[in-house]
Amino acid sequence: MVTPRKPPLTPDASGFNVYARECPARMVLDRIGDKWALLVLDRLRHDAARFNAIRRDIGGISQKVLSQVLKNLERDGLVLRTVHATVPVAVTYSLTPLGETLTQAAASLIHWAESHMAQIQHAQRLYDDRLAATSL
Amino acid sequence: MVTPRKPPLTPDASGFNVYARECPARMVLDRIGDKWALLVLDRLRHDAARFNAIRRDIGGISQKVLSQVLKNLERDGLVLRTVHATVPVAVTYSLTPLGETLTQAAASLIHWAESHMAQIQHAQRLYDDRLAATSL
DNA sequence: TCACCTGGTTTCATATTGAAACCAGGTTTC
DNA sequence: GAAACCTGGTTTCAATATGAAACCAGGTGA
Repeated sequence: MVTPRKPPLTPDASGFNVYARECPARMVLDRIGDKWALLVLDRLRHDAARFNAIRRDIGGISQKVLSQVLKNLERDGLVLRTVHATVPVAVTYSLTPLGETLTQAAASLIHWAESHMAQIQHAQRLYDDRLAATSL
Repeated sequence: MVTPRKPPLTPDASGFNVYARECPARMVLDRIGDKWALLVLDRLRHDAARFNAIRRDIGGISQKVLSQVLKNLERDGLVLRTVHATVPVAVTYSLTPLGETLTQAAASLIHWAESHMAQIQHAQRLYDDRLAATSL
């Protein structure tokens, strides 16, 4: 039986609860429940990449934010930062085994947006038209 | 065969690409790739709820942010706002069929944080210790 | 030498957030 | 019947986060 969770949610078996603001799990959610982090995780899903390659692939991400996101993901053990002892040095980022356990969910979320755009845009038009109508 | 996607990512079959900053799909990701939106979607997964009930269940969310998130989700067609013609009026929020297609992915992400906390905290300790060691 | 890569950090102006106050109703308590 | 407390929000304002750009040390190639 799949455990049904009805909020206010009971904690996880190990006692963690994202619904509680002070819970460590919530703090992790603060970092992974973020568009940039999700895009980075998805970008690393198939191959490791260098800092500037990631930056070029993810349109609109700034160096500062990418740097912060990568540091956070590294600290949480999701991403591995490797400095290659070449000349000149190259820095690559890759997923850890732990990070790989998250990418499926991350990719699903990202992918969902792309595959449901028709319905979303339809809803947006209805909403905007209805709003314009009521304000007249 | 699962289509492997190697970034810089080719657009979706319908032409949408979250990796492109100006793509409508990216703008949707801006809204759903957000911890508050994910928590709200998860909260509504099992039953509809009133504004203040959602607010109480999601620790730390402000009225302002909840109001904004719900408006965005409603405009994108994920959440339905219903004003019940009772006295006094009650306002409930529930998932639309479109919203239900997203909740599995949202729940997976949220749930992941809770169920992997031991490994995450272990990684954090390693990272922090290593950082403290190098700065000495 | 000049220009341009690498992987970042710093600066600063602007946009977002969060806490709190406020609001118009309605209800319950005493 | 008035004080206090629900409802579902909006407004205000200070603090925080973000983004664009400059800057940096080091290396490469022309």
